[in-house]
Amino acid sequence: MTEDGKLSGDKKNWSRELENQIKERVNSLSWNFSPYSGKEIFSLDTPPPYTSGRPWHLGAAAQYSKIDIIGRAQRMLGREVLFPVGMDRNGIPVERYTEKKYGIRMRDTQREEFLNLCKTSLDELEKEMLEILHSFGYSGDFNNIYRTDSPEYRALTQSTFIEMWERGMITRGTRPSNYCIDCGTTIADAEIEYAEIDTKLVYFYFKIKDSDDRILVASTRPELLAACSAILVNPADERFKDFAGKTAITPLYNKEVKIIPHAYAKAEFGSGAVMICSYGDYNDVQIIKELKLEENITINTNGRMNEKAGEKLSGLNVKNARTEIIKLLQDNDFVEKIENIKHRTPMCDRSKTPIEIIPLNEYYVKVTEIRDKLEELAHKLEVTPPQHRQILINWLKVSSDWPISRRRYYGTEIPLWYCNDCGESYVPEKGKYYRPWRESPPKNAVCGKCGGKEFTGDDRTFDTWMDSSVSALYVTKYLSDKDFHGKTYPMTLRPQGVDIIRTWLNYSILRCYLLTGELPWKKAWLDGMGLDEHGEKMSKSRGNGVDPTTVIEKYGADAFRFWAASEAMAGSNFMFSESRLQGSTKFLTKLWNVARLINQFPYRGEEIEVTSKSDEWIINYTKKLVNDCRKGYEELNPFIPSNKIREFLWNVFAPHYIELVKARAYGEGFSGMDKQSAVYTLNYVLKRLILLIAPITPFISETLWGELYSKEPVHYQRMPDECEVNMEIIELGEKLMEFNSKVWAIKKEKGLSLREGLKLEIPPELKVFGNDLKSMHNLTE
RNA sequence: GGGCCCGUGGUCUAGUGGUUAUGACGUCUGCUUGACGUGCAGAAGGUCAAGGGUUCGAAUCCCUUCGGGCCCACCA
Repeated sequence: MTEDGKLSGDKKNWSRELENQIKERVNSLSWNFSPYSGKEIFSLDTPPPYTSGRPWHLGAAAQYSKIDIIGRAQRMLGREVLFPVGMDRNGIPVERYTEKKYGIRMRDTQREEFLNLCKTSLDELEKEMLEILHSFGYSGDFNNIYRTDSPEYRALTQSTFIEMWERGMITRGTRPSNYCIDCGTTIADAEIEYAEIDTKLVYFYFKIKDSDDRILVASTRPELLAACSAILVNPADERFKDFAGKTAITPLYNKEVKIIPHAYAKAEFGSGAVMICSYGDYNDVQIIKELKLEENITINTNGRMNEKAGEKLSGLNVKNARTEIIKLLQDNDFVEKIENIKHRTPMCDRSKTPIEIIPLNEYYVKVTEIRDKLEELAHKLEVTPPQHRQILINWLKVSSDWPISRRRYYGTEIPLWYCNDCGESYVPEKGKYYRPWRESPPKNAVCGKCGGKEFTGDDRTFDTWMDSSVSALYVTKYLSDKDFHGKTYPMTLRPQGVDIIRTWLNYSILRCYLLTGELPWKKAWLDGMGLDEHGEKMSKSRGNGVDPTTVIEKYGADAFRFWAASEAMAGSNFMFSESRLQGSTKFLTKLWNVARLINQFPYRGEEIEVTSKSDEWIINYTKKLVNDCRKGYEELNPFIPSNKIREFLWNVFAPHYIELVKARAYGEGFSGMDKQSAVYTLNYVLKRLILLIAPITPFISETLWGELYSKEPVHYQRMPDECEVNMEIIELGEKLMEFNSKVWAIKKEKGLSLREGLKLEIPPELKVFGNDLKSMHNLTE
């Protein structure tokens, strides 16, 4: 019981003020992880949030809340929990943020200076990010925050690259690459998204060499005409059978190209004849490779047409070049017609601009040759919910080698130098952080091929997924502590959203498998996405992202967390709704008031045998609740405990049991033994309720626990043990509740207040609850 | 075109073979009831997308259709 007999100043409801009073205490609890405690280890490879200035929307905060519930529950289930907090700080988003913030352009700024500005931005953004995490009571290990741009982390990224290099898992080559003009770098397939864009399909004629005939070609990329190396027609297409094998002359450029029969050309699309250019799309890449056609690149990496595109187009950007060439073709009577179509265009997911396919020399992780193995691993990994496994499998089936070099500044540097004499790569030793764009290679570096001693550093960085894909290795001290790593790897769980399956999940499996020969974790927990009130995916570009900070400030962290837990099954998409969030504040107030009542009847004694059937009933019901909640927590599904607890508290415990024993608890007309039994039982139930709900709503739980039961934090307690349940009495309890409803309905019908007396026979089977029932309804028989 | 998921009262959501289908929000009616009006009690509202099949019995299993979402492929 509280000192003055009143719960927190006798406030009638759980509020933001009460939450703020306890916040500091709960957030400052520490969790020291030791792999040597002897307890079963439960480790989480949680997503290091991207500190990029991308506002964190509510869906992300809800997801992290659920992850935190999983972590807290595992502690209370008696596991040794490794729950690291990381900050993902590399890559393009922060560079863009910095450019915007300071009104500068990365490539016009001195690299060192630009990096410093990025760092300043990151430190500010990280501070905000940490505040948000604290605002909803995230309980990861804030004493050991890891940052993917720290020298230690980057040393790991580089070391693992070197290791892969030495083992022949990296390849280098000039391949047609997804090139984002806006970002000025190659990007991976996984970083591409598609958009339906209005495009003109231009039908225009090529002359046939030594003939008056013409062949009609349809293209959405006429500006690539100078890069055209062939025209394909379907072998079965009657319209073109006379043209097959002949040579056509490109309009305007007057270049000779072969007309080749090939199944890729579909008679029903466009004019039936397609021009192959380097490179309009992925099909061009395939066809040019297959037919060994000439490559003729007309777009520079700055996004402008080069001199090969001809005088009229040279220097124009792609969009203007397209307009210009259409005009030229029209002026010279080559155009038959122009159709407006929707075209699915590959876009860079960072800059939202169309990508170009340009051959560039890049480094790749060899994926293609181990694809089958990856698929096997994907089947071996436990996935919850299991249906999401398919997203990974689908992606693995089509994924190809992963380009990992980026022509950017703020990222982990590629740790390579090149011999000035012969160009051979110089690979340094593992374990250190290297910055080849500004540092000389290690002393005494000698070219392994020609013996040269002069080197030039690579000035590129890695794809940021090269960093984040080894988070499981970093937090288990792969390089720094063999013993620790041995105890903690593979980790227990990778919790993340379905949106980054093809990147983070996929690349983590790939990288960790290549390095350790094992999956990085036993299980992956794949959560759905946050949707707005209309069921649309929240995103920055749609402008419908809800700011979690204002919501949490308004309703409180516990209400927010309870909402996140109870809104949808883990793995399903969840829709944000303010009214439903209000519903969870109501629930917390209900819990608060139940505790306020029970606080009047403190119980500090030993366990006792209860004297009443009502007490026996609710104790068994509580045991069943304990079992259900434990199961839900073990299944990593906060939806189950949150809803089970809400239903029990609101629909069983408060309206039926509490009403049943009120008189007995106040001690009117009952023996001291009976009173004690009621008081004991009320506390038995409440104590367990607080323990069960503590992972979900840490603040109200700690407040109640601290004021009612113990100064030792609830979060350091164990969950109640699983127990045997007497199901017979629970079934009898169902009849009891039905009877209560019946009495209430009769009184309502007769216009009686609930306290007024009523003459009614108690059914024989319910006679065991006799005295409680009589006092509850004021019954006379 | 291929794969996966989903379709339950106005809205959202449980329920994967067994009596009158769960809960929340909303709606309506009544209520100072020894904690809670952010409450209490009661009520209305569902052919469990449609059709067929399996079964003694189907929201639940199977098939078909329709509708929605996601992923992949194709898109000159």
